[in-house]
Amino acid sequence: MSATIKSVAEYAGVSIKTVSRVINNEGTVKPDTLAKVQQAIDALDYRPNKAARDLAGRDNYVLGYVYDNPNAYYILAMQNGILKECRSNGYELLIHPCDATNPDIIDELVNMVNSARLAGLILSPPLSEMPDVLHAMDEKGIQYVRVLSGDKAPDDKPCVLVDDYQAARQITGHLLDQGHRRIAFIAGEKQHHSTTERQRGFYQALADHGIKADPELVIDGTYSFGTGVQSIQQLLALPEPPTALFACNDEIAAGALFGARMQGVDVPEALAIAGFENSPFSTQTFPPLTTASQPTAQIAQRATSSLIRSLQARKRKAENHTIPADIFVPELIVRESTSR
Amino acid sequence: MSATIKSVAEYAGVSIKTVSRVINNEGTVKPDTLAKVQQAIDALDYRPNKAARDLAGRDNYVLGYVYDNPNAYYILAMQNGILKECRSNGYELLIHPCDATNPDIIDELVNMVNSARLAGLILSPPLSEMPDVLHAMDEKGIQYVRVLSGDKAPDDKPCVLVDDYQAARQITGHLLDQGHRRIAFIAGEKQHHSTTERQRGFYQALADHGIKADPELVIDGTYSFGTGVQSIQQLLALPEPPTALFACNDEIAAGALFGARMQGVDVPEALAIAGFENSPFSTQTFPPLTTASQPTAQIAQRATSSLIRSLQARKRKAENHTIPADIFVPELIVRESTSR
DNA sequence: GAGTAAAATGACAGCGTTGTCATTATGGTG
DNA sequence: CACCATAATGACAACGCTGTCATTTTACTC
Repeated sequence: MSATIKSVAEYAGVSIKTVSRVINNEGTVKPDTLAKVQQAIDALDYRPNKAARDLAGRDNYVLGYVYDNPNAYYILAMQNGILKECRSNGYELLIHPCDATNPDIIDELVNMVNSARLAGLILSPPLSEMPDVLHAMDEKGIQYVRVLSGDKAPDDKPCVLVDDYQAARQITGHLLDQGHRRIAFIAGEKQHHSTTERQRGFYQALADHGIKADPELVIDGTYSFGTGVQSIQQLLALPEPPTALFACNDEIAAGALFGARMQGVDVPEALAIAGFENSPFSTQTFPPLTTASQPTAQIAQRATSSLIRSLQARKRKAENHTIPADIFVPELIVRESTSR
Repeated sequence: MSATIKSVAEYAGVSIKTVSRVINNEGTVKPDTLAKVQQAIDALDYRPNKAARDLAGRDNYVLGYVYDNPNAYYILAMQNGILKECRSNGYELLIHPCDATNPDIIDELVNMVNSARLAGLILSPPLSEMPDVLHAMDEKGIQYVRVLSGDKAPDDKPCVLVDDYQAARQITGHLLDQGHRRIAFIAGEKQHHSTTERQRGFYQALADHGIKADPELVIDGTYSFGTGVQSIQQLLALPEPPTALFACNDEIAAGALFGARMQGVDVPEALAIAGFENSPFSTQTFPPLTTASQPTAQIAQRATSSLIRSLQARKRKAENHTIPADIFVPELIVRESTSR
């Protein structure tokens, strides 16, 4: 059997409560007592029993990750990052796949949080961008951290920002630097802020170069291969087709690449294509895609760490403990699909 | 606050122990007592507190899913299936990504199972096929269920089989039916049984038609896009190149497709290509790939259900409660990449 | 060095459940 | 109908921890 708080206390010659104070970092333990206890913990390879902790304490050590996102790579990267941070802080993770378009989604989430007695929630897009969901969580007093697209935090709740705007501006800038002037844009779902932010960055980059975007070159779609195939056909049929394309993600870009090649349009000679996300996709096309890389696992880790710190702050009743939002700017990765 | 076993007992007019018996399906409760308790449970929307259960009982209600597999779609599908079954049985799931090539993998797993006090483990390839890992789990008395490639169970421990052999035979048969006689095969990692089983099926189908496989047409590789690209170049350079290809998975097939098109070889006219897995990949190539579809989520669900049943059987000390292995045969999906 | 406030530590109940064992109800027998 | 075996139920401790509050130790003051 594994060590319990009692055996650690005996070994260290203190009361169990003192051990409890040590493992909870309560900070009211004398340095040498602390050292003794730490030593006992190490010697006995003691790990707090989560069930007992959950039962006795008023808080739980379980976080939840709720997702609804068709992109398996993204989800898995998020999950791995969250898991890593959870492990190093003694938290557990409950995974909850769901369907954001389900009208009962809010009930479902509230129910889930209650029945699993979660300490906090990690929300990624699109859930992190649904005001109804956030509002319901606020109302129920459920703590959460959001990962979302933007360059400044919308409020003082913990969040991690991904600056899609800046990255999109860089990608478009790269296309402009290559001499392109007629640049097309294919958007993903408008409900995703990432779409609107990337589009904003696209427009801004054009404006930086004194170019007015041609509305014909901007197409709405979804984050799918099919959108890429269809949109590029439409674009290439234009009297004055674009010489470059910025697709809202790699999947669209891959579709566009395929569509272009099917029509005998050479990439990158006749048409440069850039994607976004640095998904495995982007290296498995011919030619490989220029894209922007977001360190998803790292983002997830940071988000989780913010949530945990905020949880602990609340536990210690520390008021005004606002955690500054982290901002990640996806990094431009230039590959052959945009080389001259 | 949510209902406890005590409030249910009071509401139903019985002792808490009787309620405990009901929620644990112990079967020694009179029908009308059971009905009363059930009604109380429903009325109060009672859900057992997992922490208390774990603490009081000798068993835990947490399963673990350990994975090491680069295929995000597969992992996520597995995970979703497991989760679904866990939820409907009141179990929780602990996710543990790991690296099967790590020499300390066994220590890592044993450690993980101990410190998380898991009830059982769900193992998918390649971990489910590593004798060392299985042996260590057996030694530690850790229950597990395996998902593995094969057509009969290697022992009487719970497992779910995926009959890659049969499916590969069907795919190859389909190619033969189209009149192909020179059919190439590109293998994945030999450590994965799925590779050897698929290869076995390939050979058998040829043998069924009285064809001897040409060793030149069989290439070893890994489950990757790159393998596909390289292998097809090698194959097409042969004095007598194949007219059809069966790739061990869709990723290889996609790579081969690309390689072929780059050399100006038309698919399916000059070369038919079939993959395996029915990954999103397979619909996003041009032309879409013929493949075999395995209902991964369903497989995972069945595996989880086997594990849970076996856990409960052991709890009731039911000897000889062997659960018959489920067998899934992936289904042939014919798309344009093999049409005449 | 006595007196006091603050810091450090400890004793003990209680969290919601299950396991053990005792008790009570039930049904079958002669 | 008394008697017994067995089925059904209940009382209560225990699981390993945290919260509350009491007690002890420390540090500082005059």
